[in-house]
Amino acid sequence: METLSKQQLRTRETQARLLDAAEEVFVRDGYEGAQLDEIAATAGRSKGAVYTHFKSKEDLFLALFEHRTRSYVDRLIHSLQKCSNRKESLEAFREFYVGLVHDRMWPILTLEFKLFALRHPELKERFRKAFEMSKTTNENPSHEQLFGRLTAAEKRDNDLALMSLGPIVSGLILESHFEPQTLSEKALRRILGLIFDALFQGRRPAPQ
Amino acid sequence: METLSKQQLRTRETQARLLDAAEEVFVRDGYEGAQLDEIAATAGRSKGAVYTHFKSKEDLFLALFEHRTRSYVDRLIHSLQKCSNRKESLEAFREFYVGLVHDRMWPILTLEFKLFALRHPELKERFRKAFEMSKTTNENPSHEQLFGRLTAAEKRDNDLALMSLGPIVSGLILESHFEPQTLSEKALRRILGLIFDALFQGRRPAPQ
Amino acid sequence: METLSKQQLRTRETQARLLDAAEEVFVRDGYEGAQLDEIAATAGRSKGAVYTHFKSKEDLFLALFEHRTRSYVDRLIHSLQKCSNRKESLEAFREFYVGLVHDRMWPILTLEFKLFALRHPELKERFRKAFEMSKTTNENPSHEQLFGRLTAAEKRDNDLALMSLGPIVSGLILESHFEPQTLSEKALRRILGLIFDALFQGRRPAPQ
Amino acid sequence: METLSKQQLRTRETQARLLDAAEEVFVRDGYEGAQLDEIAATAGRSKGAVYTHFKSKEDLFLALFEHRTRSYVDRLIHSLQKCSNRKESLEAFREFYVGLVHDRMWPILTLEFKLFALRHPELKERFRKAFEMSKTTNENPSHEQLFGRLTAAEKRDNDLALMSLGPIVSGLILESHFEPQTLSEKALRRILGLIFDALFQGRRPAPQ
DNA sequence: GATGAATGAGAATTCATTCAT
DNA sequence: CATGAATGAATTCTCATTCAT
Repeated sequence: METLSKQQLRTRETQARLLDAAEEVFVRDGYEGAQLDEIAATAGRSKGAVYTHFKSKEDLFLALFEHRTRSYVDRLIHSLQKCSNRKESLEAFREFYVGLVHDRMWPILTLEFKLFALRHPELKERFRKAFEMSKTTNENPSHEQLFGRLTAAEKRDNDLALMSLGPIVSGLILESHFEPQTLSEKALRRILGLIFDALFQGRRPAPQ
Repeated sequence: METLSKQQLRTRETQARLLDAAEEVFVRDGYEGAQLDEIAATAGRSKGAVYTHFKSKEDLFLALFEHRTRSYVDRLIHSLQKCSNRKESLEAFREFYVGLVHDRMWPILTLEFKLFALRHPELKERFRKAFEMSKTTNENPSHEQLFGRLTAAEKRDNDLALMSLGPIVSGLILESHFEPQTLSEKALRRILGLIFDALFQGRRPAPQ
Repeated sequence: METLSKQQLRTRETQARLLDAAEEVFVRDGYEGAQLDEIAATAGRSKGAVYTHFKSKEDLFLALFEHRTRSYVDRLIHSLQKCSNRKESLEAFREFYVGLVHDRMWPILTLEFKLFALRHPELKERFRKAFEMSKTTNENPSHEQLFGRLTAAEKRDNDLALMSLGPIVSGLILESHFEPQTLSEKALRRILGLIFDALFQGRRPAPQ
Repeated sequence: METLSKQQLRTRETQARLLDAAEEVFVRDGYEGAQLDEIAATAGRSKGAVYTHFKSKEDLFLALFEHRTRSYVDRLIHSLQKCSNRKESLEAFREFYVGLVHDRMWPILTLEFKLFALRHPELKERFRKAFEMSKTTNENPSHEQLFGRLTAAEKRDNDLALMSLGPIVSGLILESHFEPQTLSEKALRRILGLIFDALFQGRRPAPQ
């Protein structure tokens, strides 16, 4: 399909390395605390290389968020596509959210990102796009597949619930860093399952 | 009772002003983004005054967190003390958490704070003290008053739930800044209520 | 003679304490490195008290230098007055310089002071006065007593030698802090004696 | 031999400029009084460039001292190597010390440096290395060449004398700034010669 | 006289960004 | 594409000095 020259391969490689390094450093140190120097070094490149691929620190941060969002969305879509009925779909959806707790980086990055967004209203437009992306899935193709046809009120409740899951995961993951014993991955999965079921009550009658 | 000299009064006044200003600016701009200059100006004082009362930016941030934590803890204790039976206590407790959504600053500050804590392991000890403070209430005097005598397993579940409420509120409040329509205060109260009840299931049979 | 009120006594006491503290701190930390706060604390007073007695940090530094200079000059004059002939006088004079090595503070303060003077030409006038004070002794009343009547050329050589002794002591004392074994007080006395004799050659025929 | 890229050349150039500028400013204003800003400007570079080459103001100061020490040591070694007998060597050594008075900067920098060292015991190790460097010459290869085989006592006297010369020069140079007429370069050379001869008495019988 | 809260100019240092190589 | 020297705006923190008590 794609035939890439050596140059292009190197470019891809460098970008991927930079994004991975950026994730690591941004999560560890926060947006402000992260130094491009260190991201570059972690990626085995020099500071200048960052600027070959990204316009600025901000741009790198946004690109990272977009990239990771896309990954997660793709993963969700993929797993929903394998489902053949509503029950399976809902189960897959549930598992997707509950499974988020396995990634210690992404939910923290999400928090960091939203705090950043809060403080950079001038970038609102670009944020909206990224945020839309993640909602698209929930709403458009799969909404009906997941929840059937809903009344307006039910629809509103559903949206509310959908919007809440991510932030809840993020809050819990952050807290789990301070209480790793009590908030173990297992415990988090259980609590998230409980919450999921509470938010989509009627739609999952059979107990876990 | 307390007779304060003018000096002392001025000191108190300044500290209170600085804490208020710090809250405003730290929440708005984040820890790193906040400038002492601006905090001082917001408080109607000069940069130097901050250093008369706090050792550093970091110290101010910690002091602020401790101070606000104490306030919330006091408020909770106070409202629990007015309850005469378990049902009332649990209701008061529920209302406390659900009511947290009214404060747009504190949950954000909490997130900011925990991200900060994550990145400053050298301050672990001081953080622990502040975190302990908030847990004390949940655990010590009122735990039995609230939930009755529990088996070990129930106790564990309870702790898990207690630990989760704060972070969930924080996550939701943050998200609400991006979806103010859908995640209105009212909607948040409803969703939090649902979650509270799910986490303390058996213990609140009667619908709100 | 002098009858001092309690106020006046306190004033004297405070000034003396401040000067002692200043000497300690200025020598230890240098002019720029010294903090008024610490000088005040060392004197058992508060920062503000310094300003009651001295116009500024600079003024305190100058006052200290003048005060110590006066002390040394008085001491030298006093010891010269007890001499009844030229030989005794010269011996006393020699002992005065050689004896300077006993004071670890004063020669360092002198260096600090002259470096300061070098960098504050605007204070030249006040410095000159202090410097004059120390030279006065050498030149005016005692010069003849010490060295007899000299030719113009001898006079010039003498002045040169007189001017050199202090700085030599200072240089050596400073160095002795890094080589306390080799440059012991005893060793310094010996070397200074040698130098003194070399500089006032003819005038001290008998070997040490 | 050495082929340097333009980058490397620029680096060398910048470092040399910075060291020269640092010497000028540190001597003129003292360590504390010197501003990096001004050093950079004097070197025709920006503040930031200083930090590309030196870790801190302190580091620049130390590097400068080390660099200049090395220069002087090299110069002395070089001039000793040209001597073919003890008399010549001693004469060259004497001329080296007497000749120090020609440099108005270095002796002052030395004083500044030792005062700094006195006040930064935490850097003792690095200082020791620099100080060792200057002593190496005196002691190792040339000691015997210069002074012949000495008894232990003579050796001790010699070391004492060697250690004293530098500080004496520094003290005198400093003083000469206040008495430029009397302490002219010529006068200083004479007095230093006198002192040198007194300290290495027997070893230089013939008058200059 | 003495205190210490407040001021605010001043300085070192950091770090995103640029650009010649 | 990648490098890293250089830039310079930005920011925390220090500390001499003032002044109300």
